[in-house]
Amino acid sequence: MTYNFNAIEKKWQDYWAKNQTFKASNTSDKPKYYVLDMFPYPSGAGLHVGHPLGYIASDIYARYKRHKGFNVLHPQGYDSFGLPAEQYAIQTGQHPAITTEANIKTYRRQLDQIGFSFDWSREVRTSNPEYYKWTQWIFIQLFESWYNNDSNKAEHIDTLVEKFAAKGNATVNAACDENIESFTSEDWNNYSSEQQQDILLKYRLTYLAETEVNWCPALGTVLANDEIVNGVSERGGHSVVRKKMTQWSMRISAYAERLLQGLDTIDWTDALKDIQKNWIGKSVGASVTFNVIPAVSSSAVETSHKIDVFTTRPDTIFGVSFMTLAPEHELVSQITTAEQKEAVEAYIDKTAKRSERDRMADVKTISGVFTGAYAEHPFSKEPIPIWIGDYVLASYGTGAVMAVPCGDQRDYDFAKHFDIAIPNIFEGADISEEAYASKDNVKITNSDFLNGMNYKKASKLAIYQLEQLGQGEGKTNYRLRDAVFSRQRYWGEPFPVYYVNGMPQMIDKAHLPIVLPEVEKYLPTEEGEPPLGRADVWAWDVNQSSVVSNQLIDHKTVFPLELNTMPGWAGSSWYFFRYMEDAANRDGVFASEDALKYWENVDLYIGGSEHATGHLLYSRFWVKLLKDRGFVNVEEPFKKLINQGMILGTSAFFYSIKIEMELQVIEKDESGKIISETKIEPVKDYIIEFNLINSPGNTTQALVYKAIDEITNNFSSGSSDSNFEIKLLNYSDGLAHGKNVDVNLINPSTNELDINSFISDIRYKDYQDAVFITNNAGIYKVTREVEKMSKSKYNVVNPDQIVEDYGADSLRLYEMFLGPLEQYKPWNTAGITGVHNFLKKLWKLYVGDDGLKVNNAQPTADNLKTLHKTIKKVEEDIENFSFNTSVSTFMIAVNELTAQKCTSKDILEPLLILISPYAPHIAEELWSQLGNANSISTVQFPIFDGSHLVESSKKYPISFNGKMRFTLELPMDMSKDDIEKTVMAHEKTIAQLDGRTPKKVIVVPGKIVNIVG
RNA sequence: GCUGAAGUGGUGGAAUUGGUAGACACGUUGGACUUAAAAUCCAAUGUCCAUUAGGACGUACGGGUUCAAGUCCCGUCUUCAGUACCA
Repeated sequence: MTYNFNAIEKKWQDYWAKNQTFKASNTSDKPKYYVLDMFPYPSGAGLHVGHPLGYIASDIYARYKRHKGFNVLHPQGYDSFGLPAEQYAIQTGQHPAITTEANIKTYRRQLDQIGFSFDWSREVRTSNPEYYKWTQWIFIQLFESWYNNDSNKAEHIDTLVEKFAAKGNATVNAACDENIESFTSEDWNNYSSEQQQDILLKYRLTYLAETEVNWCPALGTVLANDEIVNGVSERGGHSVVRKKMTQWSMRISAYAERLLQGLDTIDWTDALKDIQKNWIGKSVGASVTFNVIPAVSSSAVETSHKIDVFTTRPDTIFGVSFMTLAPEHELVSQITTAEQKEAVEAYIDKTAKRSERDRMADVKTISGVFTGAYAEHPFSKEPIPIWIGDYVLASYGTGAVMAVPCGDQRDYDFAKHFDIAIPNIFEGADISEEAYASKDNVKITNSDFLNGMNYKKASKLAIYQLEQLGQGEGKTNYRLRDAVFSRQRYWGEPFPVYYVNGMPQMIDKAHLPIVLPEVEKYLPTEEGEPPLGRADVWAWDVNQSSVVSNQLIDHKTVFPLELNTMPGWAGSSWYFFRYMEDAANRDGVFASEDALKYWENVDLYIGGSEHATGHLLYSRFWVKLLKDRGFVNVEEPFKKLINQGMILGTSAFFYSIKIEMELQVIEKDESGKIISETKIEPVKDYIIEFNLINSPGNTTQALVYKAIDEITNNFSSGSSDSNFEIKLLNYSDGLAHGKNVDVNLINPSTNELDINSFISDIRYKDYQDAVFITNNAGIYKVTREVEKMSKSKYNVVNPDQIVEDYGADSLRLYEMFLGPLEQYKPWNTAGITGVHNFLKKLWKLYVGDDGLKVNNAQPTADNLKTLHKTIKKVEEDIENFSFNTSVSTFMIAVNELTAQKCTSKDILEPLLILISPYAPHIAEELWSQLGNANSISTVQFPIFDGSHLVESSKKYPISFNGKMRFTLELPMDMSKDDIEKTVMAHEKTIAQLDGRTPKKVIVVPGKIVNIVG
């Protein structure tokens, strides 16, 4: 009986599906364990071998936990709203729902054939109305919440309205828009409904605001900061411009501190926590108010202006020698003097024209202009010139800085460039070349009451004194910006929002979901409205509580609906809760209280680190909101998180040289008389091995002559009576260009290109007539380079073929065997035979030519030793997510047991349990062949017994000056002195010492002997 | 620039607290079986010197600590990732 993996794998996949082996229960005596993968976006290309890496790891862990007696929830679903389906819809007119459905089918087939232990009964799809009903519901909760900084949590908006009605907004300490006018309770109660709604919007956790957004004209949508890479869109690489638009925003900044603090409570990698910490960007300092000195020449109506700045170095307040405002700062136009007006306006004009990207790319050019105005130093009362400069960002802090050139390099450079004074306030610091930016080991000087103090003391005192003056206070700033939540796309969640007099109104929960309307085209409208602007039935009738035709809009009972849709991260910010509820009980709730209480949060989450500042941050934000509002019990969604590394493709390149020539063909008869002269312009392609480029005989010139020879031959062989002479008039450079070639045309172990397949491949038809310049053996070897796996690079390896050729168990083992889970590593199919051979060896350990070999033989000491050392190592490895090393351990165990000719059931049965999380199909099959009626999946994990590993002797490495020379087997219980005596008396020791007397002999019992001297 | 991670044979990668560097696998070479191929099995395989015995070198580079360093410390270089005038 041979190892027929295809049949075995099919059999057990069917068995698991039929018996619902991996269906999780919401009631169990066992402890719970929730293992989650980042759910995939079902793209049209299907899975490639990189996708399952994390799924295999989490599956191993989930299966291991079942063996360890846990009630495991291990679900899977689809993040099925998204751009590619919509782009495809724009191109083909195909409804994205249809494309998505088809793609999901492919994904499901591919996932099923790898043998994952998913509980598919709990599948979710974010584009399913039954699902996005609750995404809309959560949006409403955000709308109906405000963040109370006093209680440090989100509360229902009603508690805010109560406060306003009772005391106005003076005592309210909330996360809200800047510059909200203060009002009394009387004011509030006298406001119109619209005025009240307008004010409340400034406090809600999701709000409409005119924001400057990243507009991508090519995609026709707004992009979040994390969807932009190097100034262009992450998807497609289109350019992005700044544009003002009214958009829904999420007040994530309200949670900045809790998002930061929460990181200490979760088990994530430091790398990932650092990314989030940097993104949140907390800086502690002070806000300082500078009064602008009224210009002498100004008229009597001159009002007194104040400039607020944020600084992390209040201790350096006496080092201020100028101030800089962002060119966009609102005060600029008001304080600029008449003399400077022209220069200032010209500068603002110039910077506005520079795109954000230019400004980012070009950080070295120092530019700015003096406004003519001066501010008064809060303590010294000295006048400080006010400049504008584009190194100050309008979007951070207050858009203004107090410049301390001696302590900040940018201020220093600016001061040097414009010849502004650089007063030194650091005792003993040398600031002749650069600013002294360190806070440590320096005392403040030339600073009045701060003299002699260090950073900490001086900062504290400066803040205290500013407070006394009413010109400042301690303040903390965060880099984290509120998240824009509107997308001008079709294939996303519609907002449950309609507009009355321009004010947004929420549709009652009872009428959700608001289902995506049909449109005839998926493009923005001619007026530039989002695609939903094309829908005919997209208005809200408040009497009927239903979506009705746009023609009925009368702004009395029928109102227009929101045209934007939600971004990709909406649906993924809470899906982990949806899995907790049985599909059968999902109707009335996003997840029942019992389910939420039982499963709490995700114990282990595996996914890519590229989601660090997107999905992983937004999910934490939404969970905190849901917790504050009492809908869930946990503060954090993902207790432990592991980032799997990417599997990279090994691209293959061929190099071609295109030579364009101008030739003069001179035909002569036998007497040498010229018959004809023609000019021809042949083009010749050479495909040349990389290391042969420009080698002797293959320079451009040599190739040209080669081509001419060939052409001459062609002419000559065509006619017997004429002679041809070919004159070279001109030729092109002939630079070698590397091009991707499909890796499927390459022999993976030799890198040899299959030339026949290549020239007959339609994709390479341009090279049909190309000449191959190969090595001596006539073999063309491609150049290989490791890159991200992608369709456009022709380096994608599809798991289907591997599963067919080697089986899912081989694929699972090989992906793990490739290296540490977190590491980025190239895929190379060549090595898969190794793990496949291992499975065949494993099979042969149990099944011989005549059937099952396993019997009830008494295990030998060696058998037990092999088994128990394997149990120990594998258990440690799984706990440490070191899956690659356990694959090696299995190989060693099988090699040893084969050598020991082990047939004992007492050994081979537990071994199957160890292997089953990794290679579940073969394990199930052999398990059943051993006579077990039930699935192996919940059998108890073997228990390690250290007594089998106790050794009576140890092979000691004997080192001389730290270099191992030979080994010596000695009893474990031998004393230190006896070891030394035995070793010193040994003939090899005497030979090594060659008469010398050792200075010292180090004996570490059970470890090593080292002889020095 | 800043922050983080990583550099080990021809290749992927092993190496508990410092204690036999290169486990396991791929590849390569040789051999067995076979008419042949595939499959399978056996052996060798870090580099260099040496007929052997054996020896020298060796974990990016340069130092250091130690009886002993891939592992700890200092400095340098390279690669990858994140971030980008954050006051």
